[in-house]
Amino acid sequence: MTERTTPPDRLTREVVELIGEIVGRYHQEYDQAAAAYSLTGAQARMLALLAPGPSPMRLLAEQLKCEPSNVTGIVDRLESRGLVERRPSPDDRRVKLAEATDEGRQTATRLRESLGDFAQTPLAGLTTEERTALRDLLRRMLGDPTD
Amino acid sequence: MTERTTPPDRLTREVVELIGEIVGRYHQEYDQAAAAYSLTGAQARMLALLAPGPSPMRLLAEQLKCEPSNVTGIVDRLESRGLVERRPSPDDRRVKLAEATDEGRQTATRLRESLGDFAQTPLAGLTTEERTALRDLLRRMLGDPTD
DNA sequence: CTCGATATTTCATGTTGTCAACTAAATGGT
DNA sequence: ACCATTTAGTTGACAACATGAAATATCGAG
Repeated sequence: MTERTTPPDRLTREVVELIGEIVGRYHQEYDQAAAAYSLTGAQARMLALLAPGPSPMRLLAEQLKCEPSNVTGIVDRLESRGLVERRPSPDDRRVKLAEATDEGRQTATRLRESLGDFAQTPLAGLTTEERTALRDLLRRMLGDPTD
Repeated sequence: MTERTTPPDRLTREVVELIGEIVGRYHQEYDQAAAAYSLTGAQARMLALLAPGPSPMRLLAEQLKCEPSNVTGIVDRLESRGLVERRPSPDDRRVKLAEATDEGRQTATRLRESLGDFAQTPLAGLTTEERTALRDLLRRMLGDPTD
């Protein structure tokens, strides 16, 4: 079964296809969970980034892999709903820190729990051992040093 | 990070988090590959759907999980570039079939190969056995009856 | 102090997405 | 055959997202 000269790609291609399917379902669930709080996917992602603590706009752009000018708009919308606030950085007067309000943090927490529900549907069929195996494989795939 | 009796399922949560990371990278690679052909992610996805053969608009909307009116716009843009054409269905005069042109199919093929490159970066660290294990786990997770 | 780099915003523009309203065509019951 | 109901696709209005260029303010090095 370990033939090295098997078609170079068939297996890999199938894994990629399956991952594509996972990506689709993940989005579906994520956007749906966000919509339950009248948030878009991007807003929910932003709120999740801000849950641990304040962060400069520039860093948020890097984490979301988008242009800083885009972050401005997303934070604007969250701010106008009272979920996020801006405040200047004490260290550098150029940077502004975005910070989740209490309500924003609560929303982020509930969102995270909703996403936990997501996990149960697709992961329901897996035993604990299988989940462990899956976790280890995903870790290795991502180059996680948690080995 | 505390050693407390973590609520229900610490393992599941970690798997979800890892999947989130995979989703992020998948998008990054996909959009980048699409951009190499001056396509957006949605346009590339549409082209991939049309590569096997023509399809009615309605079906495309279902596969992309979006409103039919959205499909109209995406196909419009692809059509204006000569990558896709519309043609009436012989069976039902209400339906229009979207079909990739020769150039569209070529682009789709090249895009697929680019995505194969994606596979190699994250999957490079996995042996054939591990990939097989991963494939089986993902299949089961998705409820695939391919057992 | 001046010069170049950095952080953020604003503006213009294009794509994606939803929803409601519309046309055209199929379908089903009487 | 007739009419009501569905169904497929488009259109128009509108919001969110995304990029790029230009503007402003600040930092940091020389």
